[in-house]
Amino acid sequence: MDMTDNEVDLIIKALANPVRREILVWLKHPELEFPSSQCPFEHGVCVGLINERSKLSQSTISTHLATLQRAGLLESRRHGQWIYYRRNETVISAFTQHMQSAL
Amino acid sequence: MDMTDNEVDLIIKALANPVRREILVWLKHPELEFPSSQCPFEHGVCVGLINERSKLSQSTISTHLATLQRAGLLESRRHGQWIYYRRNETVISAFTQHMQSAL
DNA sequence: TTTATATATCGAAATATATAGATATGCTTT
DNA sequence: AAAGCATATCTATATATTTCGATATATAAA
Repeated sequence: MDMTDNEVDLIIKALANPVRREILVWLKHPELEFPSSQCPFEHGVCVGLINERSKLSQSTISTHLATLQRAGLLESRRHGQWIYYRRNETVISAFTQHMQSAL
Repeated sequence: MDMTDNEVDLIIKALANPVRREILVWLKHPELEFPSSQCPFEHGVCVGLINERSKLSQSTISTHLATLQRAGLLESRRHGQWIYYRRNETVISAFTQHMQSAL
C-alpha cells in the first residue's frame, strides 16, 4: 500500500506531538494501559478513559483524537453514549514501511 | 541502537516539515539531484546547491539545515569556503526502526 | 420531556514555527 | 590588509499549533 505526499504530511504532523504519540502507544495495549476500566476493548477505548489518563482538558483530548483520526492513524465507532477509538494498524504499518523506504 | 524520547521528539519535529523532508530525500542521491554540480559528493552537498534548488532564501535554508542537524539526521563538514551536508544514515535507520517497533 | 452524561466544536489566548532581510563570521584571493 | 564569496545568526513578521473554557450535540436515564 503506498501513500500520497499529503497523507504522509498529515501523519507526520499528527505524530509531531508527544501527547498524540503517547495516546497512540496507550492504544496499543488497552488492557494494560487502562486496567481500571470495566469495558471490553474490542472496539477501542472511550474518550473519557484517555482523557483521565492524560491530565489535559476534555476539549484538548478531543482535538488530539480528531487530529489522529484525520491522519488515518485512529478510527472511531460510536457505541451508545460512548465513542471508542482504536488504532488503524493498516495505516500505521503502511506509514512505518513508507518511512523505511522513502526517507 | 535505541533512542531517547527527546531524540525521537527532535527527529519527528524535524520531519514534520515538507521542505526538510525534501532536503533529506535530495541528499539520498546527490549525483541525480544536483547534476549541475562539479563538486564531488563524498562529503555531501554544499548549502548553495541546496539553496538554489529550494527557491527559498539562504537564511531559511540555513535554518532548516541546522534543524536537521540538531535532530541528528544530517551532519556537516567545512571544506574550505564551503560547508557540506550529508545524511547520517545511522541515525536515520535507527529512527525508522524505532518507529517500526515503538509506534 | 426534562435531566444527566459523553463527546465535539467554537472562540480566544499563549506558544511555536516558518520565512525573509540585514548583519556577522570564516575562508580565500588579491 | 582589503574585498569577495559561502554560510550562520539575529530580528521581526506572518502563520500554525496547543490549550482551555464555554457551548453545542447526541444518546441515555429518570
